[in-house]
Amino acid sequence: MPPVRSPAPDPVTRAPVPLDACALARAIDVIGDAWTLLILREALCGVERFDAMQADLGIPRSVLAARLARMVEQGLLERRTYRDPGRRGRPAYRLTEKGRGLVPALAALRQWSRTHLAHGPSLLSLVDHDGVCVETRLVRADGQAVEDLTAIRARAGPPVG
Amino acid sequence: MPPVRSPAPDPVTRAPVPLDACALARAIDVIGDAWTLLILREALCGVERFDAMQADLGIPRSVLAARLARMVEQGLLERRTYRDPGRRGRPAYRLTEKGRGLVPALAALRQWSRTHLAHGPSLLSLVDHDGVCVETRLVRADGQAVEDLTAIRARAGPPVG
DNA sequence: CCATCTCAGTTCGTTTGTCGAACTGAACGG
DNA sequence: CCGTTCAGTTCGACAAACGAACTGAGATGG
Repeated sequence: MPPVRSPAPDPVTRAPVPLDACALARAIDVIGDAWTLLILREALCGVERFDAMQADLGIPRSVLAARLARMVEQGLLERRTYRDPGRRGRPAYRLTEKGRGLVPALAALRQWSRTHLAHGPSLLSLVDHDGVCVETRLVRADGQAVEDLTAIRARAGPPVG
Repeated sequence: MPPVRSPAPDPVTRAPVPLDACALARAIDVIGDAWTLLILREALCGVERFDAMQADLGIPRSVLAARLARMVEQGLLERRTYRDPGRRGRPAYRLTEKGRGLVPALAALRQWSRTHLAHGPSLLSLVDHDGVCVETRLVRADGQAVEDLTAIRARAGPPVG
């Protein structure tokens, strides 16, 4: 049978939780910026060099320098020095474990784009080590898959049962 | 046994896919903005009114008006007219199905924040209709759970096997 | 030794967007 | 009428983004 459409989610006059007590808000503070997200995309593609990112994204060099510095400071990227044989040592920006932790969010975003934006091709996939595509699933704490997104709501209170 | 740490993901000189052929990039174009994401948070909390959002977020009224208009235009929110008994009719902004489709991405972001940002409380949860918390899982196309994020990589080519 | 190439940043003037406080205007109640 | 409520708009000060040109360090070659 089709999932029961929840009734009217009753409106609320104000949000139940201030921004500084909200994990989601703190995450938005870090990644709530188009260039930052696009740089993460570059890093996921294995692009590590300043000039390559600049050319791929068409980002102003000054902005890229600022973003990279901030992302290193925040621990999303690490700046190591890479040396091509017979070439000068150059900085290489790599995803840290913390940066890689954003993969599920990026995967979910990509899926959303494919189902709800749909225009244009989608030539980039996120794959596991052996080339198998990965995707996100929304599940309840009890393990059941969530089938009806309209029932989802944000509520005050730390994760309980 | 512990997951095998993948070797060095070989660096790449340039991204394999241009921005306009990338679903992720198109999504970033829509939600790659801190205010937009915070407004989605408000909507998920059930906040529908201009003044309430403005007060919750501390966003400049001019910016809020512009963002709401854009989000309605993009189909993330719908602007219906709500009338309190004995009060004037006022616009109410509600998540559309398209907007709700972003819940998995927001859930993933929140999870990331809790595991990698960690400072401060996290008083907001995403719950199903009966109050059970929801979260995202990263799985492979073959259904297997992904245990090692370091193995994930972005690759050219539409989703295959 | 000097010129040249490569590539990661910086500098700087212009343009665009954000900020925030004040204002507008439409609907209701008294 | 007049005051209140609330969704926007207006506007000046400020900050950030933009983009083109420049700097500087290390490697190569004549």
